[in-house]
Amino acid sequence: MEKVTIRDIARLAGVSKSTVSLVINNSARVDSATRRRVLAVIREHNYVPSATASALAKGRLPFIGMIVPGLTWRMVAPINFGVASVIERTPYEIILYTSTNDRDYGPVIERMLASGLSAGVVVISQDQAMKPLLDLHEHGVPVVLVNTLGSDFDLPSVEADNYEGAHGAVRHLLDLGHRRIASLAGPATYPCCQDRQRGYEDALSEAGVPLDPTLTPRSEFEPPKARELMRDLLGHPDRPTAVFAHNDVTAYAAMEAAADRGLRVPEDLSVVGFDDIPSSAHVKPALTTVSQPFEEMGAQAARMLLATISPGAEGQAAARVHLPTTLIVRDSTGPAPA
Amino acid sequence: MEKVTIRDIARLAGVSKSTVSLVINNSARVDSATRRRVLAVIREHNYVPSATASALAKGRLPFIGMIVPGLTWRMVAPINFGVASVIERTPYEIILYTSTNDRDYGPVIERMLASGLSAGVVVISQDQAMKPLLDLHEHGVPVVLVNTLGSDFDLPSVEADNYEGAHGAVRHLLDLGHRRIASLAGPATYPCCQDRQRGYEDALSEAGVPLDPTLTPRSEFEPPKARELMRDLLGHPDRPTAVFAHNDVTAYAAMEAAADRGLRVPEDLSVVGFDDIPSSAHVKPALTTVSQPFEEMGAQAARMLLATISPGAEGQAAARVHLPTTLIVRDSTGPAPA
DNA sequence: CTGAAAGCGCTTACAG
DNA sequence: CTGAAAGCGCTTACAG
Repeated sequence: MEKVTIRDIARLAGVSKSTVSLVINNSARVDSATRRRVLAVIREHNYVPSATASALAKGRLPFIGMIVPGLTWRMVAPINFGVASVIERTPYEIILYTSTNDRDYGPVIERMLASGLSAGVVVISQDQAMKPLLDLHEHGVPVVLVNTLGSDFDLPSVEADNYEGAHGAVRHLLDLGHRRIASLAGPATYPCCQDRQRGYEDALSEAGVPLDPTLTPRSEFEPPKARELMRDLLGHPDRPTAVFAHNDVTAYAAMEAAADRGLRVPEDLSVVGFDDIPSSAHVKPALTTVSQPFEEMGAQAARMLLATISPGAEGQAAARVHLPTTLIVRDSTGPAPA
Repeated sequence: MEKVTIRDIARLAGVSKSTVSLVINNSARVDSATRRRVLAVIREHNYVPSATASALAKGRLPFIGMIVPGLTWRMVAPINFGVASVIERTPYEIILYTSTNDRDYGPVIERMLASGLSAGVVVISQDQAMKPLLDLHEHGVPVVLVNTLGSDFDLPSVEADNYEGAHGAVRHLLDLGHRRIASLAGPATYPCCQDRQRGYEDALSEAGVPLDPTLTPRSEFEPPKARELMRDLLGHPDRPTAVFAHNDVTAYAAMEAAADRGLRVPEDLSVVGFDDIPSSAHVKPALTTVSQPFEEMGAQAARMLLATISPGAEGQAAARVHLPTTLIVRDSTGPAPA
């Protein structure tokens, strides 16, 4: 099967290459009869313009990059999907890059720069050095971050409203009558965790519950550590009757700690998580948790990127967008014990 | 920042564009002093050859497509990752396409064909019409399938060894003393389910346990239906003491059915699943299940694709590769009740 | 409304 | 070992 080119179509339709090109690109200045004729020939011969040739001629790249973290992360699927759903309505294609936990963004960025293929990139962010990303940005490749964990940067980003999410979760616990509420926190350096912690503290304060620093152990999101910290906490005579875990996996650890102490969830200890990863509907008891709008976050990031790379829109401000969360009440929370 | 091209480098290094090109492409026939000089200039000016220009000139596309299904599928992340891990060691980039459950492959394939960008494509397969994929293949775009669900096709594919996996799972149950073992089967039209069912039957026969057709209800992988079927089965006086579920989600349903009947897992009913999706380590009791080597499956598919699109290798046979599974014994299986 | 021509940034025979 | 030239398949002023 010979490759059919614009020259073939031109010849077959009895017009010039220029005209065929104008038709392909929907230029208004083509006679409608001519256009129909050209389109007919195009269809008849299954002609497909070469994307590389047109990219070269136009000087515009039809690709946006997407950097996704490795296996560990349960939320990447829906974020991916959100990004894809908006990109697939545009002429852009997504080039997929993966970054693993154990290495720096460096190599991926190098590769992106080396191929020079991406008009922009959305990165599903991980706890890695942001520096290479800034380099990218400065090399003229706009980047937008999703679900930012890093802190020290000035890049557009979209994330869940961590403060409101946490606030609502703790409010839920307070409404159930809990007063001794622990906060099983993530790394203090993560802005998302800072926000979640503020949400926790403000909700407590607003309810007139005094803050007790011993009720905020930091597990750094390490399940074994979380389990141990929680087990300690549950050993105290004045133990908490509820815990707000800063992510679901940590919440699982809290439930295990309760089991270690022979405590029942939710009768003796209420547990609420954050993220709503898929397994949280399956654990026993099913986890009450704050659901992040991952798919919408991906879609929003894609939209922001498109807005900055579309011709005309120069150097937008580095907006940080916060999307609302939803509290999913399941079986791991209940009334405070009498 | 002006875009630096091969012409700039040539001028700066005092050589011709041809020579620069030869250096870039690691041709042997360049004087080593010249090569060093050129490389120095390249580095100094941060020169990056335009991928589109070189693709155009070479007539070879540096992309391989990857079609992944929508949100529903827990195994796509590791498969993705396996594909990416091998592709990232090649000059190819991955273009990501998504297909959702509720629609046909048709539109994605059209898009791929329209962009004409992919030198080949690996598709993480779903229960969809295979026809468009065959079209793709016939349009000269090689495709390899991962984790095939469809049946009626003749495309290279890689999947887990479903027969051996099932056989081993049932063998495990037999070793624990079980004789009344149910098989909670998926759709009879899926080749993977046929293989799993054969593995189940052969293991039983080999142990001299007569087959009882009533012990193989078909749930079509619908959890509510699986739960109901299982509940019925557990209502019989001669109820099974173990069940081999054809996937993990169905296994969860079986555990719920046991709970519905006031039966304990594993004391009264042993449950083994298939897939080992992430949540299976978290459910209570943790699920014994057959782990599929998803990452390796992705890697293998990528290798097969590369082999067929690499220059020279024409029209390989449509191989079907089966990769070994691993039985993960956790807490949902135990000795048969006395 | 349409065509001839130059150009996008590389690569690849072909000479030398 | 190196260079001049033609070509990959499009697009885009520029004329007409």
